[in-house]
Amino acid sequence: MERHEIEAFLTLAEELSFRRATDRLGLAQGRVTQIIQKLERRFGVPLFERTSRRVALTPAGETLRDELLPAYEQVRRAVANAVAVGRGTAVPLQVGYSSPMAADLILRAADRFTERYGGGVQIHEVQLADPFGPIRTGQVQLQVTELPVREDDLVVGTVLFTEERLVMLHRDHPLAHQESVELEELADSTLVVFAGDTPRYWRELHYPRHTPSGRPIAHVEAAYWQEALSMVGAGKGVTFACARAELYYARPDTVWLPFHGAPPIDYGIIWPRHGATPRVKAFIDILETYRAG
Amino acid sequence: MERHEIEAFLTLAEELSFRRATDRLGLAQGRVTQIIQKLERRFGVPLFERTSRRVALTPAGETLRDELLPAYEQVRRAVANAVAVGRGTAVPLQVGYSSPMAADLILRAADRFTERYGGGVQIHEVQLADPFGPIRTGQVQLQVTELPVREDDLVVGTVLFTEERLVMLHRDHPLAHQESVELEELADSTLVVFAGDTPRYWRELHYPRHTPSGRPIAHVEAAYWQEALSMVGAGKGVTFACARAELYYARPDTVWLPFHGAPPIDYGIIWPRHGATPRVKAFIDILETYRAG
DNA sequence: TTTCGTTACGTTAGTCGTAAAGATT
DNA sequence: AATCTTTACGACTAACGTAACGAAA
Repeated sequence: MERHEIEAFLTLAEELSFRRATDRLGLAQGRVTQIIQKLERRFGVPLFERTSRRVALTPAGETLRDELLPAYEQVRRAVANAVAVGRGTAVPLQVGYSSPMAADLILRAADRFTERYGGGVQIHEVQLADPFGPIRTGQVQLQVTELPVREDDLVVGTVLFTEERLVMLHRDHPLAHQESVELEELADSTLVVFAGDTPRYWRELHYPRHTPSGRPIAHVEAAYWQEALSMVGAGKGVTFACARAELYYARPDTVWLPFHGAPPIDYGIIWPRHGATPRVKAFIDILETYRAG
Repeated sequence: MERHEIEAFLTLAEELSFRRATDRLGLAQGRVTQIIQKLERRFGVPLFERTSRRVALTPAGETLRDELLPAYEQVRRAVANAVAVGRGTAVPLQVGYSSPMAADLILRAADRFTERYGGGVQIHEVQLADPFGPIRTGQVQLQVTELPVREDDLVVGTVLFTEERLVMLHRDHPLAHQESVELEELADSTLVVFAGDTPRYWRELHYPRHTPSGRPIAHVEAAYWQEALSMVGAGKGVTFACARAELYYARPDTVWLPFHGAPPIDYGIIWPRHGATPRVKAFIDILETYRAG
C-alpha cells in the first residue's frame, strides 16, 4: 500500500463518508472513490459496503483499519524521532529507580543510549511509598525497581541484578553481637514492616510471617521508611533492607548484619503495557547487556 | 515517507551498499542514491555516512531503521490479514486453556471474534504438568490459565474470573463428615502437592506450608494430576482443586468439601511478550468484555 | 432539488531508466 | 583499471483535478 492509499483508507474508515474524507484530505471530488476502488481491485476484497446514503466497513476493512492504524502511526513517529535525533532535539528518556545501585546501572547505560539515540536520559528517584505512581502517570517511561511486580498494566522484564538482604537491629538487641542472623532466629523478635502503598504480594514476600520451622514472627507496621528506621532505633523491632542501605541509613544506635534464610531481592525493569516504544525498548536492551558488568 | 522510500531506505540500511540495494530492489543504477538524497533533503538530516568505499548509518539513520522496520512489517501483515479475512482464508486463532470453565468463556468469545475477524478459533487443553510449553512453542497464541504467572517472556492480562477452591478428602478422613474445611484444620493432614513442571511461586501460593497460626502442613509430591487423585483415593493425603474439578474428577472413595481460609484461584489471559498481534489483542478485548457475563 | 457516490477525461508531478562523470583503492 | 557513488536528462506511469452523471432522500 502506498502512503496516499493508507491515508485515504484510514480517513474514510474514520469518517465513513467519501465527501468528508476527501475534504479532510484536501483532494478533488471522486479521488477517494478512485483510490479505494483501486485498492479493492488489487486486493480482490471489498473494504467498504456502500450505498449512496451509507458507508460501512466490511470485516476485511475492519481488520485492515485495526492493524493499519497503529502501524501507520509508528511510521510517523519513527520519522519524527529520527529527525529529532539528527537535529539533537530528541526529548530525554525519563527513567525511575528505587535503589542507589539501580541508579549506577542506569547512568552507565544512559551514556551508551545517548551516544546511539541522542536526547539523553533523566533519572528520577521513586519512593517506595508509591512505587508505581510515577510510571503510571507517565512521569517516567520505565523504572528499575524491586521485584516481584505483578500489576496488570505493567510489564516486567528480566532480573537485572540481585541484592543480598541485611537485617537492621538495635545495638542492644540480643542478636546484635552475632556475625550474621538466620531467619529462624527472628522467631521471638518483632519485625518492623514498611507498609506504605506497596502491594500486598510485595510485603508478603519481603516480610515473612513465619520462620522456616513455622514459628510466628510478630509484625508492626511503619507507614514511611524513615519511621521504620526510627522504630528500630527505639528498640521496637528489627527490619530488613538491601545491602546498600547500610551506606545510606547508618545510625549510631543500630547495627546491620548479614541475613540468611530469606532469598535476596531481585531488581528488574518495568514499563507500562502499552509504553514499549522503540526508544524504551532500546534502553531496555542496553540495560540488559550491562546486567553482567 | 512513501512506500518506495521506505523500501529503499530499509534495504540500503541492511545491505550498506548502494549497488547491492539497487540490485535487490530491481531498480536502475543511481535510483537509490536519488531516493536517499531526497529523503535527507526533506528531513534536513543525514541518514547515511558514505565515502565511495563505505556506507554507514548515522545515529538518526539507526533510529529510523530500528523504528521503521517493525512498522513496515506490520503494514504488510495488516494487508495480508485483511485479504485473508475477506477471502475467508484467515488461519484460526489457537487458544489454550487449563480449566473447563475457561473453555466455556473462550468459546463464547470465539463466536463474536469469528463474526468480526473471521478465521475461527481453535481451543487446546493445556496440561498443568507443562503449563507454558504450548504458548512458548507457538502452538497456542494466547492462553487462559491459573494465576499468578510470573515469566519474563509472558505478559499477564487482567483477571477474567475467580474460582473457589475445594478440598478433596478420602471418605474416611476425620474431616470428611464436615460441611466445610478451614485451612487451620489441615495442620495434622498431609497435602498432596501436584508438582509437575509448575513454577515454584505457583506451588508456594497454591499449597501453603503453614496454617494461619503457623502450624506446619506436611507435603507429599505427585508428578501428575491423576497420581494426585490416586493418592487421595488411597488415603495418603488431601489435595485442593478449583470448584469445577468436582464435576470432572469424582471418585467413589473421595469427597469434595468447600474450603475456607485460602484465597480463591484467579484466572487470567497470558500471551508471549512479542506475540501481541492485532488479532490476539482483539481476542483479548473480547474476552475481557465477556468477563462479567 | 439537494446530497452523495461514481465515472470520464485531460493535466501534471515525480518516479523510473539510460548514460556518463567523479572518487577511491 | 576496476568498482562504487553521484549527477544529468528524457520518458512514461499514475496521482491528481475538473466536470458531468446516476441514485436516493
